[in-house]
Amino acid sequence: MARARESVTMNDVARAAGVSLKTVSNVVNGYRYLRPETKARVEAAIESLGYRVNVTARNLRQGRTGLIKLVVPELRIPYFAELADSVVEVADRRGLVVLLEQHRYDRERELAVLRADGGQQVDGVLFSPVYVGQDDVERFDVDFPLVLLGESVFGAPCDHVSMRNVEGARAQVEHMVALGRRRIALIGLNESPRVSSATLRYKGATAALADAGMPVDPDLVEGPGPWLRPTGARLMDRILDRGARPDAVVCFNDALALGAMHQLIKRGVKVPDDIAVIGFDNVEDAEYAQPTLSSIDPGRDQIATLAVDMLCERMGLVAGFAPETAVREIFADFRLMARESTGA
Amino acid sequence: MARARESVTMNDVARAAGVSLKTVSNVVNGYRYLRPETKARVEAAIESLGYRVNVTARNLRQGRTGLIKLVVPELRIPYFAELADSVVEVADRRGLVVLLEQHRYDRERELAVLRADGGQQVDGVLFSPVYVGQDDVERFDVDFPLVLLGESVFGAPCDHVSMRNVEGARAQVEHMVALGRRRIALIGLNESPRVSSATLRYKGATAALADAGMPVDPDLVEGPGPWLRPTGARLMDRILDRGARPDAVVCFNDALALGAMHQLIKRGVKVPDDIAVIGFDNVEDAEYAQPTLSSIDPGRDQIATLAVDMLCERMGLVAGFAPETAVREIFADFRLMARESTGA
DNA sequence: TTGTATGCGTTATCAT
DNA sequence: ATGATAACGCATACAA
Repeated sequence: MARARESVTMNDVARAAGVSLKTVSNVVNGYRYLRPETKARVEAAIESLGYRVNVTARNLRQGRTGLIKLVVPELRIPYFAELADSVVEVADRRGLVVLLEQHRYDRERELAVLRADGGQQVDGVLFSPVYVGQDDVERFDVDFPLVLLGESVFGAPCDHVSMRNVEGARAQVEHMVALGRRRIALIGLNESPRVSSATLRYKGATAALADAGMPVDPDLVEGPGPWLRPTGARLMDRILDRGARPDAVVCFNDALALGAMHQLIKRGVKVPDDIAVIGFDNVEDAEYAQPTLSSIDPGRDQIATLAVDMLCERMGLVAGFAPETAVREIFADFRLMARESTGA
Repeated sequence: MARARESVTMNDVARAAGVSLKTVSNVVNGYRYLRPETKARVEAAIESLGYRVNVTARNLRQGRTGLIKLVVPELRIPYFAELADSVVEVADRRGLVVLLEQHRYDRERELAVLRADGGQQVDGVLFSPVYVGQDDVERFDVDFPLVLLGESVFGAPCDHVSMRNVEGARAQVEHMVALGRRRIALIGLNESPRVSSATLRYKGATAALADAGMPVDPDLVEGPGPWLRPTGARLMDRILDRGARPDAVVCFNDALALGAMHQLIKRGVKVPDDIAVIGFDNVEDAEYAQPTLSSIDPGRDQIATLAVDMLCERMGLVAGFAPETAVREIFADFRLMARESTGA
């Protein structure tokens, strides 16, 4: 059972071992120039007293905590769960621990992140905003290491890692075109002018359609709605119910695609024979759907690695890095994952 | 861009406002007996200097951090992502922040959690072990607040929240029996004698079979393997390939069930007409699968709430709680979610 | 190779 | 209602 938290300090250890506090500190921190016998004595004292270093005190003294914060909308969304998984993994390799926060699409909570409310107990922040957008660019000029994730803002005064939304969506459509599909539906459109995955993917998709000589058919475009499976199912229904007859459906994320595909199969439509379907994000589910879902892999691991690495640089953890280095905007590489839903 | 981290201290504010350090502290902490004019002066100074309290120093002084750690196998597993989502949510309501760690089924990393390696920078720990099991019971006698999650250990000397595995699995089988199914396959069996979700669910399922007068048919039982979709697909294949003809498949988690269902459909078997399928965990996917997957809802939100609340008590955050309270073992309530895969 | 002394930025105890 | 001062536990000049 949890006993009361003891408070054995370095001083106690020092006294027990008959050495000074500094020597104990040296042992704890693996200082090399120690007489083996001294070291052994100190270690014995540490063991017998059950001493453990007080990280908080060390943090105060050193002016750093070894903690970074990751702020995402919510973990139950597979994309963010998998992103968090990667971030925790990469951070661990860099000797950092991740503290998790969810803003749940609450603009106030998002703004609180930039105000560093709740105190500066972390050395840096990875932030994936949604409703703090292009109009709030100047708010990203904060006085702590910050790396922005996602596409809610571009040109903000802080480092930024995002995915190739435009190119990825273009690849979705081009894939369908290459398969000979001519009536390509788009699902996931968002009316808002705010820059977002939705607007960028729409832009890429329509550009590809135009290049293929197929103007956008309003009957084949659907949105808005949260990018979840039920929405995909509903929007797919709307397209079919009004008599439109697509031979391909490009969805702006995998959840929409899985929902749409679900609905197609339910209505007896053959995927991919009658209608091919492709998603975006390449979440693990895509690989196990029935049929397996083609998708765009946005390079999640690479995003996590780039983000953590850039944050480390801003945190002053990388030797050769010049703190005055200009703000960087990096895009991870994407890959088309062709699977059964497009005839692979 | 990230400017160098300033270090405006309370002292600076005090000087600027012409008051003592204590007064600034009072203002920051919302002390009530302050002359409004003093308070205003201090707040102005705080604002103009851009002062923000140093949480690390506060933590050191107060002997607590407001941080709890959640250790799970990995976030990419939907069950744990959803659990983490709930834990972060509940912790936030209790004024706590969650620090995340993944052990990735590495026994050494699991043991490190109990040794409190990496320092005591958190006030408490929620731990979901896998390979630290019944043989390691005594290792859970740690000197920091700890709440155990899951079923790898029972009777450990610390608080514990888990789900009703036995009863849930029993409900799975009883549901099939009630539907008139007589040849019920079980998928997810694990040979290991170690107590785990696998052994408990197997126990519940076989007990229910016995009660229904149906002895376990070895041809209808499959395992082992990681509880992921590919495993479910593979094990389903094995059962069908050896000529067994089940009319129901009880899977020990949703991933196995989704994989098995995938395979059934691929082979042209009708779900639920020919074979009914049920999973366990009720992850979000179950609701959107094609057909929608029946499952056992293990009460994830309740688990998160109970776990955080018990941890708060052990952390001394709950007024009426006696620290010497004996270790508690709590089970969350489960619910059968009947969906299309069992004919709902 | 080890010890001494100081301060990191707070909060808390006592005064006043 | 506010101020002076002492911890909190550690790391690090600097000394020895």
